[in-house]
Amino acid sequence: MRSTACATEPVPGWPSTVGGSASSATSAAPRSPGGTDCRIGPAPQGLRGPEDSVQLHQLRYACTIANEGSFTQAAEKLYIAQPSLSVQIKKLEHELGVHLFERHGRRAVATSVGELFLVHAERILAEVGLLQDQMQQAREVRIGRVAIGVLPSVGTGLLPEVLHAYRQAHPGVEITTTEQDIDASAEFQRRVHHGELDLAVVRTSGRVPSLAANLLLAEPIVALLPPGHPLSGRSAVHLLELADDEFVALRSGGGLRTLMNEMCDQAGFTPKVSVETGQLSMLWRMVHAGMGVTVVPRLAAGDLDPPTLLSDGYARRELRLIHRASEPLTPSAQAFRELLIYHARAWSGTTD
Amino acid sequence: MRSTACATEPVPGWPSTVGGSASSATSAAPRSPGGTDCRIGPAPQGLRGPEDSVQLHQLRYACTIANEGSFTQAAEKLYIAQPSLSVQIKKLEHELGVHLFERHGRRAVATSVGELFLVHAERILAEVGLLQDQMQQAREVRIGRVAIGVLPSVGTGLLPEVLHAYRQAHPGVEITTTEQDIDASAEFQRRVHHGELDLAVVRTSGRVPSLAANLLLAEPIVALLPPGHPLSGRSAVHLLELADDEFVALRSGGGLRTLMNEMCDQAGFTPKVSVETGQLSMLWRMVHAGMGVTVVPRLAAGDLDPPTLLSDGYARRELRLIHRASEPLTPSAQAFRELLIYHARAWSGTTD
DNA sequence: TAAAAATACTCCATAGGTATTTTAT
DNA sequence: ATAAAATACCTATGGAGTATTTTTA
Repeated sequence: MRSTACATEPVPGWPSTVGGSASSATSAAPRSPGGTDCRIGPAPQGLRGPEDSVQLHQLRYACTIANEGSFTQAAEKLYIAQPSLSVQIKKLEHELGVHLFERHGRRAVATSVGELFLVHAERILAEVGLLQDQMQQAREVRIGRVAIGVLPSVGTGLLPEVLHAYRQAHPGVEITTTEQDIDASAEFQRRVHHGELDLAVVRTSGRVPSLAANLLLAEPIVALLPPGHPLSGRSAVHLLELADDEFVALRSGGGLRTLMNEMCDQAGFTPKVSVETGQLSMLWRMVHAGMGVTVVPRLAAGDLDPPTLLSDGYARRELRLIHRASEPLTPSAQAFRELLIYHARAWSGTTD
Repeated sequence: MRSTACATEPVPGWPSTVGGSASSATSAAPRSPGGTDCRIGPAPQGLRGPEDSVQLHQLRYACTIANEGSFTQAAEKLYIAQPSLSVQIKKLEHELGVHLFERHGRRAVATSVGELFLVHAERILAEVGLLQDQMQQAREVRIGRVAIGVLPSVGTGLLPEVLHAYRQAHPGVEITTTEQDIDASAEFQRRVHHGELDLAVVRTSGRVPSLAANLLLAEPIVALLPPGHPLSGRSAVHLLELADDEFVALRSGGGLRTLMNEMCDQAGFTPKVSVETGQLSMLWRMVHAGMGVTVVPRLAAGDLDPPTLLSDGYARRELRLIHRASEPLTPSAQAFRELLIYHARAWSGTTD
């Protein structure tokens, strides 16, 4: 078949500019029949634009006729009455302005134009099938995307096992994690609200009405003591007992440093911070090396054992899992949320 | 922002088996709900199968919303009311089982699933646009296919110029010509009737009710005489005057040989055929070489000039242009038919 | 003459409309 | 307070049905 080179290749790779200017086939040209904007007023109903002159069910009908070679048999296969089929095909032919089938009494065969039509129709139907398939896969969390934000302590203490389990369960889902430190909770609230994140684990303070915030876990604050420290071996201490110790601490600005400062404040002393670092693992190393003590939430304690609980009443941290309240989570986010809650609960059980 | 690698590429390339077994999306599986064939009886109307749960206009709506970023603006651009849009999208989401848009008060943005949806939706809409485009081109005879059958005499005497003119006018149309010799007219009638040919030029005898047969041209039979023949130069002769000549003739079985035999029969003599050939051009060469005389329709006389008409009353041939009567011609066939008739008329004018 | 498609009609499901309420900024 | 989306309800287009006629092999 030699067809003149036409524009508009079948599918030359689609620039998936979702929010962009792919409006050629999408948004119809405004074609104003009168001059200024018409088409308002008391319901000129049923005046569809020419853009959906062709309907998907008509494509299916035509393809089935072509495959069956007969209107009657096609109607059977389609579970519709034969006259309905005839009418629909006639309508389709009228709308397109071409005859698609030749009715040879016994056998219906496509015209040459009809054959061209069928090539396209089958491709379109296949695409629609693929679309439905993909949507089902999304529903079943076989494909998808989740964007989550967690505080650094959660990122090191809880997230790895959750991610591992999630990947096992839903290997087709793309996961994006953000571990913010500076001003994390407020920033996460903003980003969840704006839709940049599906879920976030935060130490929430201000209530945001549009966000749903559920308690994920409430954890104790523990003291990290170097080996051989006088208090080492105690299962719990009061924070004030560390008032004279040298402290190692995370750098200012992060949530954990703020937490530490707040607690010492409550305990009634100002910690002597001998050295600061930005990384939790560095903090652990420095404590282990005897450079000082520190206090962190249990989740941020790493594998330093045994953790010494702080017995002060205020020495707890509550983490909340937030998401947009107005909209349901995507299936993949929903699945992640459930898994995260499950693991948080399990973690609490093993440590409390 | 650290994102874990993901599986399941968005669209991993689709096998576009067109004419073959692409029926997965096309012909629905018979899914008999009860056991034997259900779905007949007093109209369980509105129970469409799940295969057109998604409608083209819904795809358009979704894409427009994505482009406009707002239901209200999209509704404006689509020339529909905003509530209608909301309802349709809600329906679509319900049918697919996934949420496509997040309504952020002022701005509607696609969810991650929605973005995947939109990629497919835009491709489908582009395909539909292409389909409509192709159908329009077919309507305008910019693309298409014609299959025509002509007798050999027409193939050499008339078809070339018609083909040339047609190609000029409709360069995108693929033309298939068949020049049958043996039993051509009957065979062409059969093939036109069966839809293998769109048009055929035949010397029709038996009327076939399902075929429309229009007189294309009525031409004289001419005698082809070698240079220096006693009758050469006469504008017309009686066939009987050639009774004693040696004849060159086309091979038996072809229509022109039959025609010659019939005419000589009518004239009351049996031609002395000294040599036979299968090709018209060979026949001309042999006549020119003085190997004998022959009689052929004017169309088959080639450039041998001047042709000597046979003045016998029966010495005419009528050619008819046939096509299926029950179905309209395709635009490309219709155009060919008109051009063929035009040229036949012109040819008759120049020679009569 | 039998089988397929077309025609004539009836019906109701649903897309689309208007009016209004709810929601988020 | 305002703008957008959702909800409620109504209308009527048109797809699908049944009954029947027309056509063709």
